[in-house]
Amino acid sequence: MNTPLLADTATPSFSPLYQQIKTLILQSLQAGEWKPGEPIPSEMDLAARFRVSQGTVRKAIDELAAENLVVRRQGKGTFVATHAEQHVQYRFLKLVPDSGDTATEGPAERTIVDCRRLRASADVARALALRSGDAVLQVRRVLAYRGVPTILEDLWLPGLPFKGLTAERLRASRGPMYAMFETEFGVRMVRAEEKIRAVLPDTEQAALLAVDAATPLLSVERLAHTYHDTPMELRRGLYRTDTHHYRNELG
Amino acid sequence: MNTPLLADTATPSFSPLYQQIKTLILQSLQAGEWKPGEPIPSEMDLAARFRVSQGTVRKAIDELAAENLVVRRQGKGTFVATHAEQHVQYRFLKLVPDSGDTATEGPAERTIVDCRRLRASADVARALALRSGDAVLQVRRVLAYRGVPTILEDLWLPGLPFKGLTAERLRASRGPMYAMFETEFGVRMVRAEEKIRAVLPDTEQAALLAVDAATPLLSVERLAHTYHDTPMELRRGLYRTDTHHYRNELG
DNA sequence: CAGTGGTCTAGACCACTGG
DNA sequence: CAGTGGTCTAGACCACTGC
Repeated sequence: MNTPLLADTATPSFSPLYQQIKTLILQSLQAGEWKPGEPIPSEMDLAARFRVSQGTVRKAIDELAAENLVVRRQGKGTFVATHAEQHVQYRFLKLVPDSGDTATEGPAERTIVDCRRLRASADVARALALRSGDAVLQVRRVLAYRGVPTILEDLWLPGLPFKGLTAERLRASRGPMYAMFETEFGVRMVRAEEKIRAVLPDTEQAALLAVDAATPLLSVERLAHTYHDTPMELRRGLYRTDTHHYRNELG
Repeated sequence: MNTPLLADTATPSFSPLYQQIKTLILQSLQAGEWKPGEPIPSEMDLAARFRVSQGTVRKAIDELAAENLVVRRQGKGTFVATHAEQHVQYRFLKLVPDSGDTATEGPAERTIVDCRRLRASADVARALALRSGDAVLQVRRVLAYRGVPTILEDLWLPGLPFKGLTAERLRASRGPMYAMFETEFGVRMVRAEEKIRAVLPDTEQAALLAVDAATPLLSVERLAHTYHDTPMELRRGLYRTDTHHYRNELG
């Protein structure tokens, strides 16, 4: 029963069974066989489908759950993870108020400053694995807490997957931007990496954040990926850190 | 066989067997029954000792490995994790050169600027769970790469566990500071959390980092814990981010 | 109640390490 | 070769959810 299930594909031929199962489930997720928020088949069903024991499916799903691609709920089932209906509003945003009291602060007030189509610069093209000159969407927005502008974000999206995205639709959408990307464009952000620096704002940035040009700000450059490590969004945030800080856990 | 093993302790009485096993192993780690770098007993041995199946021990160790408390090596055994002999030199340091080429950069040149005993300020006492006025050690050092001072660190340690630590011993030790804490003081740092801000240096800090007072720097305030979430070190780093950046992965 | 994920077991075999 | 962790199975039972 240990003959590779994927012998006919380009898979490196020999890996544990549960890894192969994991890959198969991942392909179904990626292909949209089950939509975000929906349940995937039960462990027994999957075991039957792949002709392996429940324990093997279990280990595959364990890893997917550890990578936040899937959420287990005892007694109910296993569900495709989603950026919506997730108790943590912004899963990738690590900026928290100094008080630590993220509850009383309330949701961020969002303002779309700009949204335009343009051709990718060399930098943006490289980050998003496009060719220089390909169409990209550029968005600039401000997030404010209790009326205080705190975050200025510039973000770049590849033009093709996000065809039809406009400032109107951004303004119209409720909830996290990544949730809208899922429902409207079928793009699910799965993983991201950030490069953080301390910088000074230019005059326009300073004005949008209501600080003077000598105020040091956190520059957070994020590259977000969808399945298969495909880069899908480049985002550069400027964070005010006089009332908030970037919180990180080291294991 | 599902009667709680820890019925006579203050444990909340009902948790899965493997959680109880995990707790027991953790207690042995904490008590120093096996030292950092040494192997713990084999899964079979532990299964026999605790009168459970190998699979149950396995799940317990899996979690300890996921928390980096222990390292599995196939064919050899399971070893107590250590900050020394770990291919990653500084496990908690997330600052990397912009080139990404951490290899060619070489090890940091370390300079102990200051090391003194004093009484804990209110802030330090709160962070380290001491009483205000208790003895603490304060250390200031600079890390340079290729001769360029890049990191200025102030750190505070509780006086009792680190009795006998002096500038001499700091200067004499090779390798990561956390490795020396293990071998010399039996204190193993297990977990940490960081609060990151953008700040401007005061004149002394600017001088030590060879930058002018208008250069924005990354302020990284780290609280490091040993077993049982006991805070053991407060560290405040000032990072130059003109040639390096703080790198973070978001899952 | 049936169906789900969660725990536990016992035993078989594989893959890797070192003497 | 014996000993270690790693995989896989089959089956039992538990804990939680919802009808």
